Amino acid sequence: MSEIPKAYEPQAVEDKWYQYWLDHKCFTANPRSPKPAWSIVIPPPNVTGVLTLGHVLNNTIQDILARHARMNGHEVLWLPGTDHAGIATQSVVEKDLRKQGAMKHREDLGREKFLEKVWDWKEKHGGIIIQQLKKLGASCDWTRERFTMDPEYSRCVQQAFVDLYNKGLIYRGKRMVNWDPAAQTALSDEEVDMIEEQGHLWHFKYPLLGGEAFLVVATTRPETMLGDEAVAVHPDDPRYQSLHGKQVLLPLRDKPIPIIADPLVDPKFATGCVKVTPAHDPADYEMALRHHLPLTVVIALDGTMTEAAGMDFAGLDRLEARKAVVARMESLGLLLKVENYLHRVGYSQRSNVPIEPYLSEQWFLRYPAVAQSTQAVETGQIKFHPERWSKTYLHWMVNIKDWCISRQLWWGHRVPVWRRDAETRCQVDSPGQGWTQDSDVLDTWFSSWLWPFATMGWPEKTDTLQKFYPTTDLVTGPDIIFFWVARMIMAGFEFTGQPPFRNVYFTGLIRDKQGRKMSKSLGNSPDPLELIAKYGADALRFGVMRSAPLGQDILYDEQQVELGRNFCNKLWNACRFRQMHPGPVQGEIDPGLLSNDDKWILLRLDSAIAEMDAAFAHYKFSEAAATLYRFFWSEYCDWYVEASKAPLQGGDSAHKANTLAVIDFVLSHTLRLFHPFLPFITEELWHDMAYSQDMPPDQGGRTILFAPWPKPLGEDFKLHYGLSDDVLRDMAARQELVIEIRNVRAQFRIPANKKLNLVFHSDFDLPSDEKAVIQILVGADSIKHRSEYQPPKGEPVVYPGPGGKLFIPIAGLFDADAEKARLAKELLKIEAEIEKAQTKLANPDFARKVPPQVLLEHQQRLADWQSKRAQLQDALDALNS
RNA sequence: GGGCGAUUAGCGCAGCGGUAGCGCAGCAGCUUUACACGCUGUUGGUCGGGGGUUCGAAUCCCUCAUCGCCCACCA
Repeated sequence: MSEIPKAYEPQAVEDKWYQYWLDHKCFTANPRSPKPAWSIVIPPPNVTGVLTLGHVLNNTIQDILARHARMNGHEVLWLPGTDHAGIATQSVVEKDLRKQGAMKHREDLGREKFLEKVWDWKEKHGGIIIQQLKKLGASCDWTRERFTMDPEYSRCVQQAFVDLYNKGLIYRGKRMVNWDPAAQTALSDEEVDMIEEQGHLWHFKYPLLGGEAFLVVATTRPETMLGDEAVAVHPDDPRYQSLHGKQVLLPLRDKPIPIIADPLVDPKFATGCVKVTPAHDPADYEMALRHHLPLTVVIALDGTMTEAAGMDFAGLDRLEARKAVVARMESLGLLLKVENYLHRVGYSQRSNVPIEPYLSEQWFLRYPAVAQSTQAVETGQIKFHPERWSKTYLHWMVNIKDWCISRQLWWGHRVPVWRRDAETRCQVDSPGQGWTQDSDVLDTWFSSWLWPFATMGWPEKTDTLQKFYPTTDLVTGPDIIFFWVARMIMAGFEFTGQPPFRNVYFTGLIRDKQGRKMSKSLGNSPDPLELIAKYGADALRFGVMRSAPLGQDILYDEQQVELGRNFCNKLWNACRFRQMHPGPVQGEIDPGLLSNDDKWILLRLDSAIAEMDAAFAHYKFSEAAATLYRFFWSEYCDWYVEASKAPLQGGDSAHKANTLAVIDFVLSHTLRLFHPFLPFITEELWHDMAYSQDMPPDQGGRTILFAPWPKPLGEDFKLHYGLSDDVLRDMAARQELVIEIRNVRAQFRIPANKKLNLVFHSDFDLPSDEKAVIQILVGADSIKHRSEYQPPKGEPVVYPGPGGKLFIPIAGLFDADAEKARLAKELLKIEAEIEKAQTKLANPDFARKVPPQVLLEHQQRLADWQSKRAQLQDALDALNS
């Protein structure tokens, strides 16, 4: 039993317990359980993804919530799964196949063959992240693992499409969309990042038709001029009024194009003349519609120039074409000037190339249940944590625009629309022979937005759905508030009539020590699995949680994980300390035998429990972690364990047993408080310490997972065990005394191994158990009581309370001057405090306006400082006399 | 251009109306029989600047500055 290793070795423990939990089906949710339900769905990671620190943060929080709920007597469902991640996965596989030489373009393989390859790839590389989540300790119900391309899930997606189509919310339209020339698909607005970059503003001369004069237009994209169909000016711009309806000759194309007047033009920008390229700019497209201009497509889907751009440019990449156009214009003397110009360019989030506005036919969704979804967050039916994200959400909801849901990809859910000749049908299954299906697939998010209920068997009214939907919480990053959170809310209301979740916890972003985003290209993203191997999963969890305050980004530092490991080790050794003392486990606590130290630690435990509950209520996990750290390390280990050595080493057997009972009481509560954060080590110790033995099998007997979450001790308990605030006050005074003596030790360089023999000068003696504790805490062999004592001049003295002096005889080791200096320095500090307190109290308004409680506090504080000053002055006087 | 956040000890952060705190680092000492992944003591701060409200402000209000995110069709 006492054979526990000196340092905690997580590797030996973690896999064992995870397997144990799985074997005993601890994470499997029972929809027929009488317990109240608590549920959460995992934000499905990409099937092909690997675990990042972001996942660690996100999933640790979910696990903490789930484990906390379990201990609180809930039937918990944490539903895991993965996302097919359309573009991301398809491009990874394409790259892989090209590298192998299996194809140049996916067309070489054809749709069916290519999809086979993707599935192969998914079988081979998919699900790594699931294994990694298990290493982290995630208590997911793996029997319910889902994938967004599971056959049942796919049916849900298509069913949802058909439903919205039939309601008239999904339509096909020809629009300017964001085109990704690398992935060669349309994207939604949300998939485009506006990146600020240093570009140029080229000023070109367009000659007026039939004259020497010319107009100057400014552009950031010279290559598009090949498709210009007009030059626009503001209708009221006095400079150009006479030119309305005239024409310019488009250089390089030698094509006359009209000068149009349109209010969209800002006369104050550049020359007030804008070249209009209807096919390649959304604003220009709008103007073209108003002025019935033709659309000349000069950039093809793959980003190269078309024949319509002219034979000199056709086939060039758009960026090469830009250079070529500028060079040609310059050689023609039509380049007036080039300015540096800071502007924002839309980039595809996926391919990281500039997107091309492109007119094409796509499927669009007019969002359902918008009003209801907006209201749900406004009224608090769905709560955001931190609350401020609701503002971002509401702003987007108010300005919501139709969603382009079709993608020109192969990996994804096929649009359930069928055509035969001129006929079109929207339904899940093929209408029969001769019908061909729409070739587009749906945006990945069009499947993820159904995640909370599609994973539970919707549209069937399954047991799981009825018990666990709506879910309780959602934990995700604010970067997908539009992509996912908002859309899930709308889907929830539209398809189930209920909000998909009650609370949304938004995590921060994980950054490196320099505040940079974690990214593969920067190489600043550590591998969580390596960290787990090095420090243990619990250490990683604790380190990350300690530094992850609600709503703030997290600066990751490996030191935090190290700290987590050290903390686990501390916990380990504190339990080892208990193990080294033989005695019955969890004995009765006898109120009559409790020392002040015992009472104090019970009160501190009580506070810690209350603080944990408050932290959980507000989703403040870093505060919970800080509470655990402070309580266990600074209070239990630093003070209580040290003090307990007095009765354990020198007390009678009754006191010894009682002390062990208190230790067991505190530790058995502490392990439970720790469990959501440190699942593995707490389970190991729960069994090692045999705290499981007295519990019913399904409430902590078999595993700490179901041990009841500690409740505040309560008034009855405090009364019965004599836990009062006096104890806190007395203990604070004693701790101060101990620190003072240790301070003297340090001041005079008395090594810790040199035992002191203290002299208590007073007309009464201290209780012997109190003396024993003080001796242990300061490293003294004895405290002798003397009613008469003549100390050598300058012998250090401290004051253990009214009417007594505690001398620290260290003959030959101290000198009076040093002691004088020490006291003088101390006195200075106290004088400053007294000064502060007196100024405050001297203010006539203070006494008049302040609450009586606060007034009393200040007066008491002043009195304390003053008596301390008297003591110090006394000691100084003795030195000087 | 709009919105949101941050600014507290060398570094990373808590505190959000009543004595400025934690961790790391620093300094000094310690193989004290749970733990050197440890113990003890200790040095660092007019809480970004300026105004205001208040008996009292790191904490509430205004303003400025710096940094960072998000949203927005000025080419």
